[in-house]
Amino acid sequence: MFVSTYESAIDAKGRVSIPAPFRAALGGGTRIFLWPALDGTGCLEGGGEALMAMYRATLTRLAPQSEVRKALVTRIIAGSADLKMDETGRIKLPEELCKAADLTDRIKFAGNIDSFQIWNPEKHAAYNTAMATAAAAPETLAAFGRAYSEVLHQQGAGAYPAPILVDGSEG
Amino acid sequence: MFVSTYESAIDAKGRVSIPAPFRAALGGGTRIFLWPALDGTGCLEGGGEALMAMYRATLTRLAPQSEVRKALVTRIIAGSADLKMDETGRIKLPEELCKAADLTDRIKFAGNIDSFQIWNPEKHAAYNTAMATAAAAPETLAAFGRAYSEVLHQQGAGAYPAPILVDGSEG
DNA sequence: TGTGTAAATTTGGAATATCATGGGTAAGGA
DNA sequence: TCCTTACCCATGATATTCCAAATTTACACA
Repeated sequence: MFVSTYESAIDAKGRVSIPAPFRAALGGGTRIFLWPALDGTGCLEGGGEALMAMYRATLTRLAPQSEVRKALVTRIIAGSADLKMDETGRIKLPEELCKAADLTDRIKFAGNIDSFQIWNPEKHAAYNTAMATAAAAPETLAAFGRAYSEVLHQQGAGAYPAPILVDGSEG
Repeated sequence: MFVSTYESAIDAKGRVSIPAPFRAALGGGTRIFLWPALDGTGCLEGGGEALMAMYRATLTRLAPQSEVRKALVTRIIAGSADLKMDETGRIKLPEELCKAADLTDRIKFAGNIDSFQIWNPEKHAAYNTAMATAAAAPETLAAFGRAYSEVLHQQGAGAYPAPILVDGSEG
């Protein structure tokens, strides 16, 4: 799992060190896929062969020739760079992707569970601030609580009660 | 798997270098099949022997003499060029296919999972733009998220809960 | 708790290999 | 004979690998 955030530098040749904990999360593989995030946040999304295998399985589940599938295949499959880490854990960021995500000298690697993101540091700071506000909203916390209760119930297999939450605001 | 997009040039003899990563995806085979894409986007679709074997199996599953089968056999089997890569990984694009896809001096190879596409660069740029817009649509992202959750559930074999997504917008 | 040592990681640069492309030559068909 | 095709080699550009220094991190010991 890709967790935490790390900063790294782009050298004169466009090379970047993948943070060691992320290399571990790649499970020893040296192949890395990178593409501009679908949601238009302006960052890059990336992962290893395991993630791409999951995406392949996901995309081939969508109806062939459907607009949705074609759009996603174009963005994720055709739109991704197929990179290989060198011995010291570096990749060369393609010029095109650097331009797409506005990456120049320093970048941020942000964990995203099964994938990771690559950010321009300033954009990442702004995104972080926005997300912090959103996370603090009562609806967000409530949704998290509901989902957590469901998982707890499912995994506990009876050890925990069903998620009929008692609303603290009542009574 | 055919991933990423590469640009290549058509030389004076009508030859084109297959990008090295695509040659790897062909699994060492030197035979390449090429035909105009069925969906009318104006690009060529291609693959190696593995893809053609899959298509053969698929087409022979369809009722013989059915209009559907005849149409597909005509387009994919009769309509495809059967090419052989030379020692340096090049093929000669047939005149007919170049005309069909409007290919002149430079072309784009776009990965398409089990096959690849060959595009006129300008047409590819336009297609890319359209697909980027479609991919960013909330319905598309939602469809992808649902499909991904299903794959996650299936592959996780119980480690993950069933994909009954909790809508964060509720409550 | 502080310090020294060892290990791992990041960084810079040079050597090497691979790849895309151009051109030449001979064989085969029209 | 002329044209196309298949096969061969050459080369510049690019990417990859290798080596080594600098920095950070982890660990043991005082």
